[in-house]
Amino acid sequence: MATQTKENYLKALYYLHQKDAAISITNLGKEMEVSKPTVNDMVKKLQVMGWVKYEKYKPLYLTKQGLKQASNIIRKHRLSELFLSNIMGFGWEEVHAIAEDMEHLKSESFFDRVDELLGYPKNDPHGSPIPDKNGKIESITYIPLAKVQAGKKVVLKALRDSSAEFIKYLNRKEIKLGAVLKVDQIEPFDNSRIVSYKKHSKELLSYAVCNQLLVVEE
Amino acid sequence: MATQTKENYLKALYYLHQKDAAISITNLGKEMEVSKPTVNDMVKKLQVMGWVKYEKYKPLYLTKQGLKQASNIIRKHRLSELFLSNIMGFGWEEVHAIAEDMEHLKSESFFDRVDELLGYPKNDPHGSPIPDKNGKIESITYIPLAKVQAGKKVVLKALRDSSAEFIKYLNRKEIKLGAVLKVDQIEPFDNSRIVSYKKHSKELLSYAVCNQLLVVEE
DNA sequence: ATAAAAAGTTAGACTAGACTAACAAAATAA
DNA sequence: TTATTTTGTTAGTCTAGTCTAACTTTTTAT
Repeated sequence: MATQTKENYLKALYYLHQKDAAISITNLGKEMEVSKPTVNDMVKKLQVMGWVKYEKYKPLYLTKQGLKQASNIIRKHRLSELFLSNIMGFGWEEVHAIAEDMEHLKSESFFDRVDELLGYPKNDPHGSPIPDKNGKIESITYIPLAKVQAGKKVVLKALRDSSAEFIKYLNRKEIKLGAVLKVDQIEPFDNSRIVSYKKHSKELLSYAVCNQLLVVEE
Repeated sequence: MATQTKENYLKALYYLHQKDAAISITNLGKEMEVSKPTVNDMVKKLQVMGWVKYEKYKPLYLTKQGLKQASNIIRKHRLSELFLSNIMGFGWEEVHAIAEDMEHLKSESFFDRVDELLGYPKNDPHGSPIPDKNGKIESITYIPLAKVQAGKKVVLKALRDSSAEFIKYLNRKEIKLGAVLKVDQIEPFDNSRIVSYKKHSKELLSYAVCNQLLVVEE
């Protein structure tokens, strides 16, 4: 298995992989906050482990095996966050930092048990999907309302920002999880959206707000 | 703070310290399963951190600060074990290995919360005391029945071995936690003990068994 | 009291993970 | 298309933690 450091590289690679842009040494270096030569060395090691493919001056990518390893760490991270929040009662601010450490616990059965205690969740409360033990993502990946086209009807599933202020804002607008939102119009100038839901019609939501609302098409 | 490796050295030092024999390089090397030069180097580093005092060829010892650090790791280990067992439902066999990893989680608030969820326990189920955040041990340290002199009356508080077989054995003998045991006689040849309790008088307990029964004087 | 055994030390080497300085290759812009 | 910028590589160094081989000091046993 990987050391903690290698696990962190895999995690970083997973995020870059998801954005499905080509992954460069510089890229990865920025994500990991280390110098380019350090990345260069590490990539060689990860290649020996069979987790990445890399040729000089070319973009690098995760192998099947590497992706599986990476997914497992993401899984551990997200299960940890949910566990700390739902079972141990930590606030969302605190949860990420502790999970950053917890995700490196080696015991697979520990995380299986956490998964069980949480009822096999498919998404973390930020809307990010939780991969299963084989790296498979069963749930729909939520998209921000800001990416939804005019005319579509969507259901609000999760929030990217769970700050108290944001929730208060949503309360004032009477928007809650599960709400069905219809995008009536998109203002091309500032990308704000005019939406209708329940008793509200033609409510204006700024682009910034729309970016925080994670939805699925109805 | 200490790296994981240094934390493990501190933990080993704590155990050796408790046995209150002089701590030697060789000693610590055996406990940690590393070579003597490795210990030698590490002891110098631990001294720089202010956790041990050491002079060439002399026995080494934990400083106040070192003891505090060490206690905190022991605390984290024992709280982890109890948590894994009582809250997460793991069996005693599995618990130790996971706790070995969990004890290195850096978040103090995580362990404070665990402590709270467990109701501020004073001892782990093997009878070992759980130090508080300042390294203070509030509970009585239990001793094995095998170390109790003839004539004394003691109360059974915990078991060093919690295997199903051992518990069945105790059930047959009608010995349970809280039982008041009087040591009538010690057989000098094999160190077995003849004890009386409740409706039983003059029951013979082997030295091996006595070693597993953790008691306090009445 | 001295020889043998045990304990401790020094020196040198290795791996993992990181750095800087200097240089080379590729991409981009003029 | 050449010059400039960006990206990647090499070489050398550093710390943490580990090792073995060889040597020294201390302890123990005869």
